[in-house]
Amino acid sequence: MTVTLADVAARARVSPATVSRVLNGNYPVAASTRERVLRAVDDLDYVLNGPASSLAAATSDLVGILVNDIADPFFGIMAGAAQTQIGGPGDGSGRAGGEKLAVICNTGGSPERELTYLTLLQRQRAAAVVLTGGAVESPAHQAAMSAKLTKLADAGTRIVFCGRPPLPEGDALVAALAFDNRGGGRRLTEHLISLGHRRIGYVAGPRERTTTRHRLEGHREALHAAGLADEPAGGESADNGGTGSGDQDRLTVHGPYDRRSGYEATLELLRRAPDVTAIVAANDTVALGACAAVRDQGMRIPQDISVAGFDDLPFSVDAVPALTTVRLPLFEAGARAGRLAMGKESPPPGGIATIAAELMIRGSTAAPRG
Amino acid sequence: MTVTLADVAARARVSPATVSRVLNGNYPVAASTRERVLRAVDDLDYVLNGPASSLAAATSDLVGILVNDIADPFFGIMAGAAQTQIGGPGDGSGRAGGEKLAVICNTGGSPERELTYLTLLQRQRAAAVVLTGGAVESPAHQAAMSAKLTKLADAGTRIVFCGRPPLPEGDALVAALAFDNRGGGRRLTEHLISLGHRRIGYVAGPRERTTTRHRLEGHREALHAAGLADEPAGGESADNGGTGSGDQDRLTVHGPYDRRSGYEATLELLRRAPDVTAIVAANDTVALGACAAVRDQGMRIPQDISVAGFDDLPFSVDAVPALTTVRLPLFEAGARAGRLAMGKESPPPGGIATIAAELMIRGSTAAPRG
DNA sequence: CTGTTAGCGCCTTCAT
DNA sequence: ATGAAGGCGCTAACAG
Repeated sequence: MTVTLADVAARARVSPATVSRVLNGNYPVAASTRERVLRAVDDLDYVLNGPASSLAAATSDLVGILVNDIADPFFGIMAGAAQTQIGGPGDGSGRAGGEKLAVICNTGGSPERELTYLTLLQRQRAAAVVLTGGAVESPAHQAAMSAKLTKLADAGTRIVFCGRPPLPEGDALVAALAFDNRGGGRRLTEHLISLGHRRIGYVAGPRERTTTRHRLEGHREALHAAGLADEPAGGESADNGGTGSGDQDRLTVHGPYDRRSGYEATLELLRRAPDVTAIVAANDTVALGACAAVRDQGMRIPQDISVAGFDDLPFSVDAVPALTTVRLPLFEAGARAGRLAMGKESPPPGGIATIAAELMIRGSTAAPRG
Repeated sequence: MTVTLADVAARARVSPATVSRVLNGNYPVAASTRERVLRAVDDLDYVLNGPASSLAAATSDLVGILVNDIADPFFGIMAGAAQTQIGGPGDGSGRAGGEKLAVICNTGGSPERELTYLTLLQRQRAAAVVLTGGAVESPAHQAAMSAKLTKLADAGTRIVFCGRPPLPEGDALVAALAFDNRGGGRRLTEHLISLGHRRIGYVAGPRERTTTRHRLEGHREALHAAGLADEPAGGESADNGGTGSGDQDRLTVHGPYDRRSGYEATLELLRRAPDVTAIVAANDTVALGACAAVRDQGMRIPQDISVAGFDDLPFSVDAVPALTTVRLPLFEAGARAGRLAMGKESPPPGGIATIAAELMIRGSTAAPRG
C-alpha cells in the first residue's frame, strides 16, 4: 500500500542501506547511484517514514517551541522567528530534505500543560525544546520542570530558554536568553520620575511569574532610588507576594497579560488613588486596555495622565498617542534561540545571555500638569 | 539506559503485551493488574517511545496546524483555539495520557514551505492537519496541494480547512470552514456608501490569495450595486489580476497583510486620488498603518477621511478612534476546526460550512464632510 | 563505495 | 484476562 524504502531500493537496484545513505546524505555514495536512487524516490513518490526512522536512529527531527499564549504577538513573533531558523530553507520541491519540524506548543500559561507538552515532546524524542516567556515560580512546578528538563537533556534533547531566566538549579545543560526586564522596568519608571511624576500606578501581570516580578522589581528600584517608596517594608525579595510596602501595594494591581485586565485594573487604580499622574502597564497589550479606561474616565493621555507599556509590539507605535514603552528585540531573540536549538550557534559564556531592553519614549508620557 | 516497556513489564511481573494494553486502555485488563502496571510506570518514570509506538501502530498522535504568519494574532487566535480542542485537558500529572500533540507550523505565507510542512507531517504520519488562512491561487501550487492532500488523506490523515475555501477539486475527504469574506467585504463597503462616500480607496492584501480576492470582490460588488464602478471592464472573475475596471484599479493598491504596507499603500492612494473620502483596508493590521498614514498627512479620522478594517482583532476596539471593521469569529472557528480534526464533531453537510462575518460599526467611519 | 545482518520499542494477532 | 511471537520501516555496525 504505502511505498517503503525497500520498494525504492528494488526499483533503483540497490540495497535498502544505500537508499538510506543517499537520503540522509551523511555517507559517501557514488554520484551515479545517488542519481538512480533519487529518481526512484521521485518516481515512487516515496516519503520517509518518520517514526521508523526515529526509532532506528533514536532521534527525531522534531523541535518543540513552548509558548504561554500564541494569540499574543509577543510569543508569535518569537516563535515565528525561531521557526525560521529551524524549519530550514526548504528546497521548493516540497520533498523535505534534512530540515527539522519546528512545532509550536501553546501552554495557555498553565504549568500543567507545560509539563504535559514536555512529556509529549519527550515521548517523541524531540531533538530540541525552546521554552519562551516567563516561568511560573511556584516551587513545586519549578522542581517538576527541573526534573523533566533534566530527563530530556539526558535523552539528548537540547534545551533553550528564550526570554526566560534559567532554572535556579539550572545545570549547564541549557542555554538561556533572558530579557533585561528588571533594567527595562527601572529605566521606564526613571523616565516617568524625571518627567516629574510622583504617584505612579502599576498594572502588573499575573503573580508568581518571573516576568511580572522582574518588571515590578525594576519599577520599585527606581521608586526607591528616588525616595518615592513609603514604608519600604519587605525589600526586593519579598515583593512578589502580597506583603510589600504599604503604599506601593495600593498602587499596584495584578492581573493577566491581556487588554481586559489592563482596563479593569486601571479603573481600580483610579478608584484607589485618584491622584496618580502616570500608569505603568505590565505590557503593551495591558497598556492599551489602560488607555481605554483612562479615556472612558474622561481623561486625556498624556495631559491628564501618562501611560506606558512594555515590549514595543508592532501596534504600539500606532496607538494614539504612540505608546512609550520598552523595546524587546523579540524577533532577534527568537531567531537566536532557534539557532541555539539547532546547534548552529554556540551558547553564550556561562550558558546565559542577557538581552538588553531599550526605552522608547513616545507620546503617551509627558510631564504631569501643574 | 532509557526505560522501556519491557522494564515496566518486568517490574510489574506481567508481559509487555499487558503493559501495552493498560497504557492504551483499549482492551480489558484486570483492575489489580492495571494498578500494578501503573505503579511500575510511575516508579520507573516510564515514558512511551512515540516513534516506536507510531511505527507499530501505523499512526501517530501528531496533529499539524498550518498558519501563514504566527506573529499575526489573526492566526494566533485560530491556532490557539484549535489547540485547546486537540491538546486534551491534561490531567495535571504531566504524565500525558491519550492526548494528541497539536503543533503549529508557520509557513510564512510561502507556498513552498506549506508543501514542505505537509510532507514533514506526512512523514510523521500525522493524525490530522488543519490548514488555516487564505490559500495561494496559483494553479501549479493548487495542483501540488491537491495531490499532497489526497496522499495524506489516503494515508488516514484527517484534513480540515479553517478560514480557507476548499480546493476546487476538493474531494469530500475534507471538512472546510470558510469565512464569508465576500459578504463581509460587501456589507462594509455598503456601510460606507450609505454614509455618503463615493470615492473609496482600497488597500488590498497580496495578489493571488483567496482571502484578498474575496474581500475585494465583495467591495466591488457593493460598488457596482451602487453604480459607483466606472467602466466595468472585466467583471467579477477578472479582477484579481491587473486588468480590472480602470477607476477601480486606480483606487486599489495591493500589498502584504502588515502595518507597513497599510501605511505605504495609503500614501500611494492619497497621491493617486487626493479626493478619496474613505479607505478600506485588507485587514485591521493594515488599517492601523492606514490610519497612521492619514494622520501623518495631517488629516483627521473620521472627519477628513474614514478608515475601515477587517477581522476585528482585539486591538481594533482600542484604536483611536475605534476601528469600524468586520468581525470574524476566529476563536470559535479555530476551536471547531480542532474538534473536526479530532473527529469529535461531524463535518458540516456537504463538507463545507460558511462562517458569517459581522459588520462592526465604530468611530473610524462617518459621513464625508460637506 | 555497497550489501548483509541485526535490532530499535512497541502493537497485535494468535494462543492459552 | 494474559502471554508468546512476529513484524512495522529504517539505520548502523560490519563485512567486503
